[in-house]
Amino acid sequence: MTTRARREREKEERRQSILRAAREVFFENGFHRATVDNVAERAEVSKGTVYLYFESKETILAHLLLEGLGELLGELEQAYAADEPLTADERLQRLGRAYLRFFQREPEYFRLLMAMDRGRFQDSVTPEVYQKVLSASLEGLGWVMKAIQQGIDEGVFRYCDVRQAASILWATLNGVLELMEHPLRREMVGMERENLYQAALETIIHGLRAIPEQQGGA
Amino acid sequence: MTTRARREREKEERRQSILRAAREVFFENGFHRATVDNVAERAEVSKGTVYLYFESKETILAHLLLEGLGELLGELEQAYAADEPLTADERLQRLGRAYLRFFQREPEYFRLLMAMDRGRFQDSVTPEVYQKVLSASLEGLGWVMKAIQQGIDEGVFRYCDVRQAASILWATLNGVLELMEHPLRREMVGMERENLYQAALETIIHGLRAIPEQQGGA
Amino acid sequence: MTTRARREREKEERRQSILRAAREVFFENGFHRATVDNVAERAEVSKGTVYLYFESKETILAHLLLEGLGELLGELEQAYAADEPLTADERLQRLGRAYLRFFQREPEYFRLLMAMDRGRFQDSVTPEVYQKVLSASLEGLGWVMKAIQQGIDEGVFRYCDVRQAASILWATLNGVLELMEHPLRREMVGMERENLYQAALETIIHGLRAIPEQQGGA
Amino acid sequence: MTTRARREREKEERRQSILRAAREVFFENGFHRATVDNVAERAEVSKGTVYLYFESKETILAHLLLEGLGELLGELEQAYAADEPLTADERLQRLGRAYLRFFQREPEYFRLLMAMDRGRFQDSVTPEVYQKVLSASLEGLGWVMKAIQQGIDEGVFRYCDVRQAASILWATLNGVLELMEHPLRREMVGMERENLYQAALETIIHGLRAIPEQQGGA
DNA sequence: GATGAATGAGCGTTCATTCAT
DNA sequence: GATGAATGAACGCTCATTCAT
Repeated sequence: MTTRARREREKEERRQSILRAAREVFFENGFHRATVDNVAERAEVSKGTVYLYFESKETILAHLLLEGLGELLGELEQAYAADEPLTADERLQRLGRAYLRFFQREPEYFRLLMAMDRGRFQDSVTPEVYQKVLSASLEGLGWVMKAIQQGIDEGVFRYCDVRQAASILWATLNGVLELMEHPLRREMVGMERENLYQAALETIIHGLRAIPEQQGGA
Repeated sequence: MTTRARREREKEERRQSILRAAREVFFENGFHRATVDNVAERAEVSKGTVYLYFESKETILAHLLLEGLGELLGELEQAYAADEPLTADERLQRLGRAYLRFFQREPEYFRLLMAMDRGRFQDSVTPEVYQKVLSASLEGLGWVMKAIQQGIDEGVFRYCDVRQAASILWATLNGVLELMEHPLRREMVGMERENLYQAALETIIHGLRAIPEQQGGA
Repeated sequence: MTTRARREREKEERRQSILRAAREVFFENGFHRATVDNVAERAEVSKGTVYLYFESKETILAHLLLEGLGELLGELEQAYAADEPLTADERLQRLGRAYLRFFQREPEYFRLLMAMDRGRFQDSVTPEVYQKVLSASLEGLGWVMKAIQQGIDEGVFRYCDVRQAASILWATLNGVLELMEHPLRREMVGMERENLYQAALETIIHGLRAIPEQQGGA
Repeated sequence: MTTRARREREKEERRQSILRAAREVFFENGFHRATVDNVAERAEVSKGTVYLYFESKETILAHLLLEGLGELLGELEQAYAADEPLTADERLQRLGRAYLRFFQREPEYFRLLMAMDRGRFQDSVTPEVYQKVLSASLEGLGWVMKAIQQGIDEGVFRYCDVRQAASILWATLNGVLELMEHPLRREMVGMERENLYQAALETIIHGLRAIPEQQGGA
């Protein structure tokens, strides 16, 4: 029956429209300042309808995050793989740049990811949804780990705990992005976000490198 | 006039007592959950009095942060200086460990520092106070820059933009601390905060090193 | 037409199934906490359908009550009648015990009956339905009246207004049941509900007795 | 200082005015239908002010109840004691009539007392307040117990568990009052509340009487 | 200077009921 | 007849801030 199909489609559209509205108001005011009323108003539905599609404010955030992470994941995957073969170094560079590009395009996702508060969020979201958010993050980390492993295998990176190294890279890039969020901190650092980001990426990669003189001997 | 002096002193004491109370309640319950009532009660003054000394809840936080940063700065200074002469590497290690120790001792400062960035903190605080917070950060950054400069001068670190390098180190350590705040992200990373922190610190320092064979080179 | 008959039957079945579902959810969660959604879900129909068969949540309750009263009435009738002839005293004892047994078996009916009196129940139900609930009560009262009348006729009860006496008995038993609903009032009274109930029943019956020496007169 | 005293007085007045407003709206709409907004509006204060004086809606109810019970208790005490010596029978009559008079004057207290829901209320009120409500009830029961004990001591009432007997009387009178709340049930019973009440009281007292012929022997 | 009573907008969430399909 | 998506008013409670005294 066409009716059923159309219904389904309309429902999905409505859901998307609520999500779109939520993205707008969460991005404009920050998650904490935004109210469910704002979201409903923006989506041009009643507040009750919002709760028909999402069980809580936090759940909306989670789905927004999930959506964003899905996108990011796709881009990381593309960055990792390439038509021609790539060195580990190149792969990390590409992954790092993809990460940066994503946050340049959707700078608010980062804030939202951070707003994903310690206690509160976890408690107010289905464990399943929470798990999804985390496993998406984990998948992202996975690409970085693969690239680092490749570097170790090829002898260009020194032997190390791969997960640890990937976590450090991740933490570093996050740290830079967050640091450079504040205009005044940016001023303090005295350079463009992109430049610091690139330099940080290179510093980490450099830090992962095998120490050449050991190869070249005394 | 002695009266005036005593007045001044009493005023300052009152102010400190409010600040002390605020630290306690903000640390115990987190900034968002704590109320101005809690602070007033703990300080044994009326709520109105709190507003006599601080223009808003956020301002109290800002002064707390300022105070905390002052402490941190002192510890960084001590870490930098030492009785015996230190290598650049050692200095960075000491600075990094001091930073970690500070947040281990006062883990809430970190959270508060982060809370500052969320909820429109900037808008609710005088530019002057905000400036102070930032210049304190800048001073902290200064110690790291000095150590890196020393390393470059002594030839153990490769030549680079010192401010940039210090910023990267700072961003990295922050990134690690924040990453490891989430219990489940911690689980994802699969190791202790302290270990990742130390590893990150070493990776950065390693990344700053001059490439040895160039010295041994032709 | 057979079709019409089947239609009728199906309609009645659906109605019953909604009523059955409502009993379950009202009993499980209490009337106030239960939602029409719960009822619909349990009955495996849509919420709209529930409103097709009953005009409001209160109406459902009214019909449930009616049903329950019907059951109770049957049990009172059985208690009244017996294979062997019974004294008035025995009949009242049996009626009283049947009443208790009913509420022990379906303690929620009592609560629901009481809930009926609170929240403006009267306003949200057709006078007709309300009338039915009341006339069922009246019928129950009838059995008690018959037993008391028998007692008077047989000279064991003193002459009195039969309806009045029955109402008193009814009020007393309700009063005990309601009193003993509150755990802490129960504690205050310091005995089991069943014991107080039985004692109240006996006190009333005792109170109805003819004063023997007047018959034996000096 | 007069200021302090006036402040205290004004505070108490405000508290009373909120209580008065609450009584009105709780009585008009029933506790469940009444909202804290209604109370605030009626008292001509802001909602926040209501919460300044009472910690929850239930607490307001509790204080209303306490107030009412206090009044009732005073009247029961007066009813019990009298200038001339009284028989046990007279005392019970007087207590019963005082109870009735109270609810005739403040018929809504009864509804409120009943609204004091099973679970909810207990959970949302300080144990201390709850205890007070209960101990007030207990005190009321005490007067009835004393009168019954007197009757037993004087040989006019048969020997029985005094607390039990008092509870039965209490339950009965409550049962009558509640029964006669509904106009239609009243119609069903076919007499005035006062008459049924009086008859019930006498029936219970009669039921407590010692059986005379046992005294008069065979 | 200090008090603390008063404010009132704001919040996330619920649910009986309606009505277009 | 049946559906179920949509509604929107309602609710108890909080708390940063103000201001008369």
